Amino acid sequence: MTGGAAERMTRRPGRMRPSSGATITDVAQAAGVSRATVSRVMNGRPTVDAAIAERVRRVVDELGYKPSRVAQSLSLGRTSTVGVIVPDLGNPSFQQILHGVNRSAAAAGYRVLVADSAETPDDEPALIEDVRRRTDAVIVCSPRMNADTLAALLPRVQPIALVNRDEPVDAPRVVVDSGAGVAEMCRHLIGLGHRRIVHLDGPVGSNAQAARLRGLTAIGEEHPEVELVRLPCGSTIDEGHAVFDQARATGSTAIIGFNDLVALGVLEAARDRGVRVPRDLSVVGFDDIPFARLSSPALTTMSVDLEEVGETAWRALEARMKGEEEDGPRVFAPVLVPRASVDPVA
Amino acid sequence: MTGGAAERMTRRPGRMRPSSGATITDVAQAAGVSRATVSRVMNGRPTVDAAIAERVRRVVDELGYKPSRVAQSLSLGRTSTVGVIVPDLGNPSFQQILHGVNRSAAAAGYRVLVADSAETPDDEPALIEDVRRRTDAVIVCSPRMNADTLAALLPRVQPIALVNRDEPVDAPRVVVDSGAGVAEMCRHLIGLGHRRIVHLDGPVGSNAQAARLRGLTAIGEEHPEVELVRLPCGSTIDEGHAVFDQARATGSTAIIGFNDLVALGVLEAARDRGVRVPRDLSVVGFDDIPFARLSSPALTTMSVDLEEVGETAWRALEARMKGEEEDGPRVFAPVLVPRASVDPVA
DNA sequence: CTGAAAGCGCTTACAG
DNA sequence: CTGAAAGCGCTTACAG
Repeated sequence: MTGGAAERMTRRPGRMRPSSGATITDVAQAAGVSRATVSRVMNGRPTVDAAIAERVRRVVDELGYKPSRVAQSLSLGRTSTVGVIVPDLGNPSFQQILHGVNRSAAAAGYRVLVADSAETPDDEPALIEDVRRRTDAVIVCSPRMNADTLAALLPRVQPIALVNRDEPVDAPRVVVDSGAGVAEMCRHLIGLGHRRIVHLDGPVGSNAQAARLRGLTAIGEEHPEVELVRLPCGSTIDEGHAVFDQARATGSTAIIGFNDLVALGVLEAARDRGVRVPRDLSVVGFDDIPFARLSSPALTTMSVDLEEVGETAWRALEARMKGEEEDGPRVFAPVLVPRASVDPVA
Repeated sequence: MTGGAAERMTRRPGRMRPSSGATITDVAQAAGVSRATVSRVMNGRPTVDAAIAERVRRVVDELGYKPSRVAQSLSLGRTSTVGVIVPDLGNPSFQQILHGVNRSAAAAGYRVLVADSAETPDDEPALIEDVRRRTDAVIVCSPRMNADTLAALLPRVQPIALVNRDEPVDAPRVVVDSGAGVAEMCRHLIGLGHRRIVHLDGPVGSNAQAARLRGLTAIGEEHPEVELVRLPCGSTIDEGHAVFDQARATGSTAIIGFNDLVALGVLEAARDRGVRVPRDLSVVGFDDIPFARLSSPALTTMSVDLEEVGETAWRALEARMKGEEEDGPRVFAPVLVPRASVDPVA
């Protein structure tokens, strides 16, 4: 008991607590008990005398006392907060994953701290470390940094879970099998008679992009009669829009966007140019974001439930925090959703 | 200096720090200096002897020491974290606002903690208080709780900024002028000859919905010759889809969705029913989410830059934290974006 | 059932 | 320039 409220007030400037700002010491003094007892009452320990507990609760109400989570975190050694780091908060795919993580983390009593690396791989390690220092664990979505950097980072930020990064590292992973997905999409298009298909590549170094390459290579071997073209593009509507003329110039009858955003950009560009989809050109995406079914024409795409991916990432992380053993990456196989943006080739 | 690392390890179970887990005490011991000196070096205070500082830095690197943000927060009395509370993380409008807040908060050295009230007004106050206790301040988007509850909550969670809630309370506010927006949209439709228009209402109790009512009332007085119908709906694609038949049954020539999601749901339902938009029916939305321009037909809507709303909310909150005075709510006037989903009435 | 004390990992006025 | 000490606001083994 080293100082009353007034004395404390003047000690440090710039306190950022609510104006009520009562501390456990204030409550203890007002109720005439020790801080330990207040703590016990606040935490519902049954060993407190009923009358005393009641008195403490009354004082708590009067003073509007709320325990400081920061102090609790320091004392307990955990924050009940988890970090989610994504390359771009403006990307609906990451928004869905975030939503899924938040839902399940909240159900488990955790809050979510978000961070956005703005698609800057060099900033990722420092960002992840910073977020990790404020939280009990982190979920990192689609990190763009290279394998060595990631490997060096991991031990510094455990526990960590990885989404869409499937190198065999010491961390639980949930991955969308993009390679199998793009292969299935190709088979669908080939089955409809397409013989020249252009794939709009995603961000360089992204895990999904590497997986696509593997899928495309497999299809190339499976179907030597089919010409698979690749074009550098990206992951946004605008990038899809910008690459349209180039894609068109390949003479392909079908365009596979790296994701739905890219495909939607392509659709928009096609409309601008008077190219009729799917009559003149088939266009497909990847992810099945909520708007894929609303585009004109409705977009054929590979569907993966990204909210569930987020929930799964949380569960994997939670298991890790409890010290449970891994049993390999959790793989989501995308499923084909045929809609109206694809026509057979005569 | 009360214990070495080994001793500490056994004191409490369940530490959630990275395995490196060095503390300032470990560094101080290894470098043969006091913790104060380590702290000074870490914080770049220029008063430390160069040789000593260098020695400390070397030890820091060797041990992989990173200061605990939790301990810093407790000591400094601030977390450099701001909370953002939204009714639904799955709603693109809130995602955009979140994105804007995150961008500007990050630039100012703050991290963002998100929370989702799952459109449950009763849970909002407790949620906001909880988030506030982990952060230095909060931004609350479109709170659904009633005015009295909000008024009672505010003093407990200062500093707080409000988005889309324009009661004159003691908190900086940034609001979208939905009333003026819907009025402008109505005038646009009326100018094109529409005489019976149905408005699909948003969530009961939402600020935007109340503002819409005021706008619709004003239009009703301005244009007694026009029939304005209202239908309870909501704020999601599915709710827009579900209310379509009812809206159609009103015999209106134009439907105003509470937001773009609702309007997109309406568009989808129209397609399902074989109703041609805009030929048979005009449909408009509100917000101009990124997908509004990509729908079929492209959606006429009222545009508001929600990322900028988020950025503005952050700046308003930042000003408040610095103790600056308010000069009234910051109002965003939505602007009409005519696209392809509206036709004149013959 | 209750309290004094130590501890969580930092920061910073204060004294040298 | 540097360190001992006090403090941030909690929790909990320990002793009574």
